[in-house]
Amino acid sequence: MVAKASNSDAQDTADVRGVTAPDGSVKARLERGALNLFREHGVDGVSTRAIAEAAGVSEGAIYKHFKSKEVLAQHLFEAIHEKLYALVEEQLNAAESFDDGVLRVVKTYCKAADDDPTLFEYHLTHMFRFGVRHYPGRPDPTTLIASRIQDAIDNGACPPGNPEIKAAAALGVVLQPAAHRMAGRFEGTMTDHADQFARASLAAVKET
Amino acid sequence: MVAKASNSDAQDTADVRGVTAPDGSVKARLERGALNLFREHGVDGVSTRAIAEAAGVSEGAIYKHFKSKEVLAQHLFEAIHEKLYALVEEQLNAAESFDDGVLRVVKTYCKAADDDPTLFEYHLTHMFRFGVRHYPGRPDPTTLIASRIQDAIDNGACPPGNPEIKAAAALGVVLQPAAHRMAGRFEGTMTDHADQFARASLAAVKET
DNA sequence: CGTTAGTGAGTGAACGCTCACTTACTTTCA
DNA sequence: TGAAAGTAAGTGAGCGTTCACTCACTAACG
Repeated sequence: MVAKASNSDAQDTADVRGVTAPDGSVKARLERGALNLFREHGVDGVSTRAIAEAAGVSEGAIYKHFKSKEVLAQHLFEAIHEKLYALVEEQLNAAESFDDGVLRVVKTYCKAADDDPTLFEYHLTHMFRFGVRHYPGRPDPTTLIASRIQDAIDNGACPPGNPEIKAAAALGVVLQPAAHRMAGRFEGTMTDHADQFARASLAAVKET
Repeated sequence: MVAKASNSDAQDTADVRGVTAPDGSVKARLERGALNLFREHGVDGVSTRAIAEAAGVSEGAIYKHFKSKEVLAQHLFEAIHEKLYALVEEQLNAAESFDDGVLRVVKTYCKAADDDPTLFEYHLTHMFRFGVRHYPGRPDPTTLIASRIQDAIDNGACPPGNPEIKAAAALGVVLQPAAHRMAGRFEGTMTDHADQFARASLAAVKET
């Protein structure tokens, strides 16, 4: 899951790898085409004809790769969801302290938003459609973050409180600005402000 | 726009008044029925036949009150949007200091979420569909908050920085937990945690 | 020659919306 | 005062359109 980084020309698109099929394949073109359309018009605002056209294939080709339009949309959401989980887990394991963990997770979200804005925006705007249900065993970044906050509370690295609320508040500090940036409310990349967000996130975790 | 409050039995539902038509009317039943369905299934997941059935009227009745299903959905979103704007403005004007203003706004959002969860959830989940475009003159709570943050920066009550980012981070501290609560990630009302959110929001504003 | 990927016309269902009509109430005026 | 005319709300069958999805077919390939 971690970027190989041995290939010299695989630098800035590292986060996208593993989320979509190999470039150029019909499946990858369907995924990218659908993603672009879903992001702009929402899943329900996009027809299978439009997806096929965007991918440069016939409508029937969709059904050689995905059982339904809904499954395609879910697959795209799950892909970014699981990728984020893996990235967050990697950074949390590499963290030297609780505060360092918060900084790393915030930077991870900022980088993900900057690296593939379309993918991130789709994830953000469709959280309520696909992300609401959380059941045990599902790789959910928020649950992971909450459990690490619980550990920090036990260790005394974080003041006591409801870890789910702390996790939500900390994430909100990053995700709401990400949404506002997508709406054109401010300029610059998310990473430009990562340190601010990290400080604010940390404060939010400790105050809630 | 502000509640008249002369009527003694208009206490805890005050926030809802003015958002929908008078109770019992066909228009009010259409708005409530549509709102409940839109919240649960999304605007595109609800048919005009279903709305009519929920309101206990015929399908044609919808079009005596609203030009289209889309207009009905927009109307519902705008109603809560403008109501929130009015409430936020009222609290900001009553605030004795910048810190007090943050506390009041956070409490306002918490109360709105608690008083009419359906309305608030619809607002939250459809922000990306209706709330993305912000143009001058539109009553937008976020823009109002950002402008007050700018004032505070000018007065020295708040450290310098981009007010749009500060506003987004502060709102995120409240809205993300609100979304997580709706997803069933924690118990209790939003107001139960309003003081925590206020402290965290204030910290987020000052750290970004 | 069997398998797999891709085609695209076709299908039934569901959709948003319309419209001729009924009903209930208000206004007009001899 | 009371019949006639006008108005607005509500009805529900039905319209044209679009939709997701299917399937008989072809092309490419080992």
